[in-house]
Amino acid sequence: MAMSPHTTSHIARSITEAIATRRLQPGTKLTEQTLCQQYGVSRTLVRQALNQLSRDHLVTLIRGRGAFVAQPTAVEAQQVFEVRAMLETMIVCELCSRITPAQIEQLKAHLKAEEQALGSTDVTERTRLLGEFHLILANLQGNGVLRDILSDLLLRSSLSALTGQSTESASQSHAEHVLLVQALEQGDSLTATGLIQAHLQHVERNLANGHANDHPI
Amino acid sequence: MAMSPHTTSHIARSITEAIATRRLQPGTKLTEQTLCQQYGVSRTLVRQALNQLSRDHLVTLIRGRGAFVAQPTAVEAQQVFEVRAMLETMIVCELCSRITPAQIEQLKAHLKAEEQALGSTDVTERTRLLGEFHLILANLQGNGVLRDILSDLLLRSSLSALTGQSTESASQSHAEHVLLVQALEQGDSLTATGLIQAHLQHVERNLANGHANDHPI
DNA sequence: GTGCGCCCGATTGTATACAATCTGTTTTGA
DNA sequence: TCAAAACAGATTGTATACAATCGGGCGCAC
Repeated sequence: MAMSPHTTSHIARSITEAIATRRLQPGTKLTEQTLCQQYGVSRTLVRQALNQLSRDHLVTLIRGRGAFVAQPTAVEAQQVFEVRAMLETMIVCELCSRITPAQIEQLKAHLKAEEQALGSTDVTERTRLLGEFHLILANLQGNGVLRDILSDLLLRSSLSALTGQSTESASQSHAEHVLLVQALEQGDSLTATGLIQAHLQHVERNLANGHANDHPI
Repeated sequence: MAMSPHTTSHIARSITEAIATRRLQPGTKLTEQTLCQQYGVSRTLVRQALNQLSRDHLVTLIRGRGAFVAQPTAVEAQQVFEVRAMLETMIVCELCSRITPAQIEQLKAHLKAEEQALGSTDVTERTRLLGEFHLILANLQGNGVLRDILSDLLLRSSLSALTGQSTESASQSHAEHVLLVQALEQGDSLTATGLIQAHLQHVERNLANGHANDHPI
């Protein structure tokens, strides 16, 4: 588990991934000493990483108590999805008039990967791919600032998901991704924006449900 | 200059304000030792603050070299404004159908403050008020996540402004704010969204101009 | 038996000490 | 004279030491 290069950001990424893949569940206490041993570094670097994660809203720092994996409230989760809807609607809208055939191919390649993951038992990989789809859209739009913000929001979305998992909703997400790419290919901005908004609503609704699911898409 | 409570965030806020008000110009080296003396704390807290600012894109950390006030490229500045346009357009659009008379009054009170500041010689206060207008809009919309993101983008906008100042463009900004509030009051979403987009374009254009101005609105 | 208060171990918060790296200058050799 | 290497000072990166704070458990009083 001990690594060397650029340690602070490495630790932060490692914990981020653990949170995104639900190995670390919301509310978990992150004791500094424990992390020090796990990563083989001093508390200085661990604290730097925790501070970074705190600014990403993935970790909550309580003065004198320590660091905990964030537990977003229902309101905050809803707000995250509202902002995502705003930004992704705009992205999709712009892409409709700008997207190139090569970019369409890139999306289709990703859809193929999603489809494969749906069949496999690797829930983590499936979840990752379904989320990455949205990042690809942001990347295609070309605005780095926007991509970074959306990347943050995606991670926070995954935090809002409760435990459990539903293969059903995962395949629904994939199906909606397919439809969206079709609309993009046809340059049908009205359909595309409607689809992305409906898609995000579905995901949000699945998260809100008590039984919930695991894919933060 | 030495303060006590919640030292890290206090230092970060203090530096943030210095950057926003252009007391610290882009590219300025922020030497840790110097800040330690200014705030009367050890390097630990100063470094925490610099890390926070780095995540806000207000400070650039170069390994082994130190911290510098960020110098956004023209591309980055343009991207920041593009995202602002997306979010603020959505905010204004929603406000048109939701805004209450009390909220209209709050906006008008702010406009009055802007008008006073236009006459005074306090450029800093004028700049602050013109920027705050946009934050008030975000607050009225009610989404805290959105407000935080926009707050970040506003600060980054102010960083993109080059040196110099223009009373003229400040008064133009104010005039556009007035028109926007009128459209909001009438619930005219088409006019309102058009106005906010034009307004942001004007501000961006002013920043892009070589002589530029000082108000990051 | 229960509630309040105090004490102790553990954990975090801050400061300092030490190691590594960079910049600018000087020196040395061709 | 110029260039390149090496040294010196300063600055940052990391680790450790010390101080403050929190939570839990025990004991005491009621």
